Amino acid sequence: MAEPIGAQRGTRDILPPEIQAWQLMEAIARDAFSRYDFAEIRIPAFEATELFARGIGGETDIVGKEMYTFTDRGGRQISLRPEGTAGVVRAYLEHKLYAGPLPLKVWYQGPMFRYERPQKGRQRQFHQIGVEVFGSAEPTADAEAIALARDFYQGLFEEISRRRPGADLPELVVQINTLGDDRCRPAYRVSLQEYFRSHASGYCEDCQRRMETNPLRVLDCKVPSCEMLNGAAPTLEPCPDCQVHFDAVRELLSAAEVPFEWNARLVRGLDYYTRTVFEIVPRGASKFGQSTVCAGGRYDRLVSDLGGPPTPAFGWALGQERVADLVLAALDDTSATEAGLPLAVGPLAPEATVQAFQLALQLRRRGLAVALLPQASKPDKHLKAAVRLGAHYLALLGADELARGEVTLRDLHARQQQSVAASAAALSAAMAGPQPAPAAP
RNA sequence: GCGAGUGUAGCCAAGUGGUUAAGGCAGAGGAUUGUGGAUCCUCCAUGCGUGGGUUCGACUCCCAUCACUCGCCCCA
Repeated sequence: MAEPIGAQRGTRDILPPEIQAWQLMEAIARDAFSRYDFAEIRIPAFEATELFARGIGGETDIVGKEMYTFTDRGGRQISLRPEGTAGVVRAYLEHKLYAGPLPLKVWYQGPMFRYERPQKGRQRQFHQIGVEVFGSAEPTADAEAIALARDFYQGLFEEISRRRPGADLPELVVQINTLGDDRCRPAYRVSLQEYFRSHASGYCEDCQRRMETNPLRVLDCKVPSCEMLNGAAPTLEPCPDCQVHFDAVRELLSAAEVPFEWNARLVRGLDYYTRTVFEIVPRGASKFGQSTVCAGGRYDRLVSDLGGPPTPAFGWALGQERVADLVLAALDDTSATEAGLPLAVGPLAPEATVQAFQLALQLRRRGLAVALLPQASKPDKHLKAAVRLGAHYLALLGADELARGEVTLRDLHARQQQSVAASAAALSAAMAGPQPAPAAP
């Protein structure tokens, strides 16, 4: 026998019991998007490597060492997308969507790829849901998008609680910060670097490297000694415009009743962010593990950096695996399925299989969900099977029934059964308002 | 890329140098000629991730390798 081939490292199959968590989150996300007037966009899973290098930043780890990059048969440099924003911006420019009504608000969902060591909350192929807003520099765009993310989680958690009262759900915290813009960030970078260099010996090795390559990231270090030094690090002095913008975003969030915390040390790993950045994290879990459950911010330079007209923009993304973990933990892994199967149909004798098959299909064509027990078997086997499938009714079709042109319709909940004419219409009617007869011996 | 842990059946596992690799769950068949998750009986690893080595003898000790898990880096 040939060796079976397993899934590739960092990839996984999402099997039927788990998929309900995904369908739930996607349904609730779609609902939130439509209420916030975001349209779906679908873009390719691979792009020119150059797009990501220019968009995300050539110095970032994502581009430097985590991309799935290859040369295709035509000699093109191709990369599997490590995130969604660059591709959406590319589509925005390619189809000249900036010529249409602005702001343009879109959302996407799909697989992303990063060559990393897999661990909790991180896969090589993972899935994101994200949004982008193009063409609005207004603080309302920031606040609207953040409120959307929070409403999504609010709605998701409400639905989980409805399905499983008392479900164990984490408290989610919105953290926001401003990174300034071209006018105020360079000076901040310099003053940060000066501070770090003068305290360099107290920082961990990674931070000593980061303070030269990406000083803002030092603020995000979780090493206790670094955190202590960071407490005294200079904070951004926003230019007047950035200050006004940040104040307005916070005011709007308050007006929207979105609780948030200002975290002056919050930074992001991608180069393109300006002004507002935010993260949603479960309270108490932010110190360890991959717990961030939504992150994004404003990127006012990216569109022009990628060759488009100057276009302010805002976006975020959430990792679906991380959300699915939350959902499944809250539902406690029990497949808390909604409304089970209405009917199973099973032949009791080989000569009844065609009729049973036909009946099942006729009922399905009438709009009923029906499980067909494929092989003729004894009643007790069918009963067991039907119960296991979660069926409400079981229609049994054997030699006796065949002779009379009837089926035995058993109500598995009431443990009662009756004879019904062997037609889809009669069965539907009997299930809609059955007149139960006493159970057979 | 670095560090740690774990690999025995579909799942959970006992076994820590000695003969035939416990047990439970799930599954299959039967007791039961057409009526429910019960009970009882039977079946279900020529093999302990893979490849070497040590030994009279290896699931057990050693080395390598692979996979998974967790952490670091980084990120959703």
